[in-house]
Amino acid sequence: MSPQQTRTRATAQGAAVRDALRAEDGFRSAQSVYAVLRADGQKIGLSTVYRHLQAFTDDGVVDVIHNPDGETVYRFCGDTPGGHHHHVVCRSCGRAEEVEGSAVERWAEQTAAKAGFVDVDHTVEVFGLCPDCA
Amino acid sequence: MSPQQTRTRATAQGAAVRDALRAEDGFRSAQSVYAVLRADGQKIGLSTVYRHLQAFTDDGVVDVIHNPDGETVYRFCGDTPGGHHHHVVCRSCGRAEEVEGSAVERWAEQTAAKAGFVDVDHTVEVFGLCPDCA
DNA sequence: AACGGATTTGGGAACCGTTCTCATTAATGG
DNA sequence: CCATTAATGAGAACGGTTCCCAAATCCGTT
Repeated sequence: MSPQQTRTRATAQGAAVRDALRAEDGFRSAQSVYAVLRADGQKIGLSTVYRHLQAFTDDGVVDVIHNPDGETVYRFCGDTPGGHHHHVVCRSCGRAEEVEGSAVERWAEQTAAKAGFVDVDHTVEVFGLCPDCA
Repeated sequence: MSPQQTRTRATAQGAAVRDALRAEDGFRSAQSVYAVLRADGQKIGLSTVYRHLQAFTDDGVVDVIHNPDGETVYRFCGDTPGGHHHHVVCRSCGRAEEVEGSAVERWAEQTAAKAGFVDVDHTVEVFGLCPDCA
C-alpha cells in the first residue's frame, strides 16, 4: 500500500509541535500548544503550529475532536498508529484515555446500514471529570 | 429540582425560529436558519435567531451537535422531549434520523466508570451519505 | 385608552479561532 | 557556493458567534 506521505518534512518546528503534544496526555487546542511553545522560549509562529497540527492529523499521528464547546482540540496518538479508537476525556483538565470501542464500531455500522446510509464515519467521545478533577 | 425555565417567552420571532427548524428534518446552522427566514420575508435579526436557538437548546427542545467541520448545527427534536438520543446524519444534505442507542449509553457509562470518570456525558453521532445523496 | 416599567429585538461592533498571503529565511542538492 | 525549492511566521482576512445598547414591543395597571 502507498504509505500516506507527510505533508511537511521533519523540521525543528514540526518536532517541537509533536513533542509538545506528546508531553501532554490530553487534548489541547492549537492556541494552547502555541502558547506553551512560546512560553518555552521556542521561536515559532501560530501558522506553523496549525500547519503541523494539520499535517499530523492527515498522517493519523494526531487525533482531532471538537469538544462540547466547539473548540478544535488535538492529541498525540502515535502510539496506536492507524488504529481507530475513542477517548474518555476530562472536561476540566483535558486529560484523555484511549478506550476500546469495537462494540461501538459495530453498532455504528449496523445503525447506519439500517438507515440506508453509506460511506459512514462516526464520532464517539465520552466526556467527564477525571479522578483528579472530581 | 428547579425546572429549567425558558429564557424567552413565546414571541413571534421565537415561533418563527422553531417552525423553521421543525420544517427541516436535518441539522441546520444558525446562519442557515436566519437566511431561510429572511428569504421568507420575515423580519428578524441574526442575534435573535441565536438567542432563541440557545433558549430552545437549554429547554431541550433542540439538539445541538458540531459536525466534523466544527460548525454548530441545530435540529428540532421536540418530538422526543428530554429523551436522550443520537442521529445518523447525512454529511451532504444535513438530513438526520434519530436512532436508538441504549447499547451505546451503557457502553459509555461503563467505559467512563472503568476509567474512574464521573459526571459523564457523551457525544455519539454517525455521519454518512443518505440514500438520496449517495 | 393611556401610561410606565419590563422585556425583546436587531443592527452593528467586538471577539476569537482559523486560514490565507506573501516576503523572508532556511534547507537541499547540484 | 550558488540556485532552486520548501518552510516559516507576521499580519491581514475571514467566518461564525457573542456582546452592546438604543429603539420597539408587550403587559399589567389605572
